[in-house]
Amino acid sequence: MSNATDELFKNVIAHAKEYGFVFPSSEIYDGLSAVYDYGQNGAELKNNIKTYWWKAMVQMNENIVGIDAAIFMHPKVWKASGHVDGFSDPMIDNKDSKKRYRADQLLEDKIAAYDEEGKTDLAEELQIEMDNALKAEDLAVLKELIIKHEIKCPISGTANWTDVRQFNLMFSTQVGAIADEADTIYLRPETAQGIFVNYLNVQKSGRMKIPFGIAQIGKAFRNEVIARQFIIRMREFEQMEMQFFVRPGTQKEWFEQWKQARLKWHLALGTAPAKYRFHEHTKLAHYADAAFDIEYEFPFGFKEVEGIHSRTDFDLSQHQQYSGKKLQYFDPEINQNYVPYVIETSIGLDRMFLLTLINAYVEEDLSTAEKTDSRVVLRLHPVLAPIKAAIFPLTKKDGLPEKAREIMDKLKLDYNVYYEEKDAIGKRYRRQDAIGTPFCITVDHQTLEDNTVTIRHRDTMEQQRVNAADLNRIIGELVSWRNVL
RNA sequence: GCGGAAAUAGCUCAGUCGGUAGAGCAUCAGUUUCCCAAACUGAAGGCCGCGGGUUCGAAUCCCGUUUUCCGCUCCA
Repeated sequence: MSNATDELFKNVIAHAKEYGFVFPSSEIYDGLSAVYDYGQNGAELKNNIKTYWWKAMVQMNENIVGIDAAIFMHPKVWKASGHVDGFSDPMIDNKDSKKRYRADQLLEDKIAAYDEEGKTDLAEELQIEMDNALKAEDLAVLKELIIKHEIKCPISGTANWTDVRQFNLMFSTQVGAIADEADTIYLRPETAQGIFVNYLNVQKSGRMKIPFGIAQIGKAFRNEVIARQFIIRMREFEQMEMQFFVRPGTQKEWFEQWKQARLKWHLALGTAPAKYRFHEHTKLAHYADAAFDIEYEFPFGFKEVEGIHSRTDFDLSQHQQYSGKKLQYFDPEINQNYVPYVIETSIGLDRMFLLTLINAYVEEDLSTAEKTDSRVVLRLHPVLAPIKAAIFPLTKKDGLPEKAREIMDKLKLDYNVYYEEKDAIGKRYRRQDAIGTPFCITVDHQTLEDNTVTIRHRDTMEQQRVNAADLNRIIGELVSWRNVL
């Protein structure tokens, strides 16, 4: 990271806190690692991003419906999805090479080596000891075995190991008053499974015909070993995702279609196309047959914002197997029953929020020959701005405040608006620039005579005089979702 | 998790040799002005991240810890 971009990122974080967008969680108690709260302006911005996504995905597509599944799910869901096994491996680090290995993998390799050397009895003995230790989840014994059999790190060649630790990325808690192992449940590590387990409910009750999609916005939780870079990776985060169910064999074309549709959604907000790129996964997850990320160029490099994955029939097949319920679709067009294939689009809401903030943040030099001047302005798209318009009386006397409030009362039914009479008008404009308010409406002495006001535009700083009676319509057009959908 | 750096007012930061905690901006109240950071007067705001130690005395030195940032690592 260069100094300039480093500086920019720091400034954006400071700005986010100073102007009520993002606060560290429980800050008066020193904060909680990798957990953040959204402030008064952040909550508005985040809600607007959600609305934009929901409108674009659910309302604009008659074959996509939205649900809201619970965070708690039956423990077997995570068995079926592969999260229980895939997320809880015994890991060990070599202190010299700083490489991390699965402890059971190291032992398996050693057993294979013994077999090759013809030491079959040693191999057999180790296999039994390892199996017992894994079954008993005795991590100390696993380490003893690694030491006893002089297993060395293939990179550093040393046996300087840390203790064996269990890494489980899922948070667990208990259901019911009495803590019993059988009652252990997990906080969902992804929202997707809430859609898959409801596939049949939605398909039947909504009389959905393939191809169709189910969308959802919700929180997910991962106990990340390390979580950093502000809100890029949090332990509690929010996803907006849509699972699109298609006929097997058609997944490639739908995958391509959703890739383009999702990029279009991002670009409609006015972000420079050069800031975005696709990144293809070369190493695919166990469930996928194609995977692309949409990446945005953050100050610290290109980072994944959204994933578009072709998940095959993996999830529904797994749930079919574990639940014993048929999760199939009868396709009258080809007169066949099948488990649908799935294209997933999954966007990290918090990352989208940060992207939006960083992309909008501009430090402008307004210096003239006479004086140096500058401002910080959030060039948010008007549809996303936390506050759509601010209303200012030019002075706080001569009946201007009363007139301004009267105008504001007519606008606040439809838009989030803000009133302020303190400080000079220029200062009030700058304050709104800092939180991205696209329009400032100023009531002056002329307003009292002919009912006209000025609208000052955030980006150009230019003003236009309009009739106050037209404000609702004018603001409405400027902040309409039609401008992006 | 390993290594490095940092933590002082809402924000950005200063704080000398260890000797009673400071600035700019922001905030609040008032006066005045009125279309792009005006001025003036006043006020509020601090467990110097937290805990321990050394010392007559610690923001300052030492140890631990928490949080954040950077690099590595991890991210089905």
